[in-house]
Amino acid sequence: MKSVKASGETGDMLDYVPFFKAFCNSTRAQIIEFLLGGERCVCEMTGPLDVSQPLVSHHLALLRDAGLVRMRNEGARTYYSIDWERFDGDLAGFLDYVQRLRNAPPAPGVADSACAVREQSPKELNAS
Amino acid sequence: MKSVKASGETGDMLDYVPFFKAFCNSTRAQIIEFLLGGERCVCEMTGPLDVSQPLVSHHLALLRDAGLVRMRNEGARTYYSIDWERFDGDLAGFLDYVQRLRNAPPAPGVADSACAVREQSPKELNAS
DNA sequence: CTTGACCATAAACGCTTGTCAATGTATGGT
DNA sequence: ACCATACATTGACAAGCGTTTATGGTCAAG
Repeated sequence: MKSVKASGETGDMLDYVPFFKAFCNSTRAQIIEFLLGGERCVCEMTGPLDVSQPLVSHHLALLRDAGLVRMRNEGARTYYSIDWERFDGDLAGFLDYVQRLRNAPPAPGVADSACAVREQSPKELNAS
Repeated sequence: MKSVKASGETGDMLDYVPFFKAFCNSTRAQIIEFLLGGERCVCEMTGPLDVSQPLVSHHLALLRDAGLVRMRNEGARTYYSIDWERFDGDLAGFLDYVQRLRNAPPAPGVADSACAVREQSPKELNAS
């Protein structure tokens, strides 16, 4: 429920901040890159990524809390995978939102706002 | 060379981290949301966004350094706008990159790596 | 030239975040 | 029962980041 409304109407840009926070860190980005190839367990990443196991575990916990990855426990191993429903949903919602604002006719309230909107007269706007 | 190569071949996920860092902060996200509607000057944002002018200026400088927005000086005003070439380029490159890794046949080196790849024998893999 | 609006920069502070080291738990093999 | 592997969690520390405050510089108008 948190991510994106199913039908049209997406929220504002703030709704996507948690999603993008997943990609704005080098370690997380590499982890996600790894998971894009499919399901992986933790010990598969510590090697190639050259980061400590607790660090991988920590970032995976963040991604899990953000709802971007899912966890599966099998014996001693813990397998992580990308939650594609959430991933695609947020991404599509974001793209759709950008497209909509981009194609917005002129601009919401530019003509009569313009800077001195606070408590100043917009004279230079009419003058120019 | 830094952002995205024009033809196919995109770099790794790390190349997109600077791009996503622009969206992972609430204030910046709102600024970008504002700029999606078209070119705006600084004083147009301080009001609706309810943030101080130096703060807007600071984040705009970050976005500018990241190459995501462009600056235009007109009299006392400074107008900012999104660099769509860069925006679309990074976004398309990212989407393409995700798609490619997602459709990668089985998985690069999973079959013979699997955890104890360090200095351990992968017996349980053959056994199971 | 002075005033006021517009904007950028610098310094300082507090908080979040990333990272490491150590510890704890569970599973599986011997 | 013992040990090794796999993983999570905790606490502590450092670094980065966001925000505020203060200051200076530029432009237009009077």
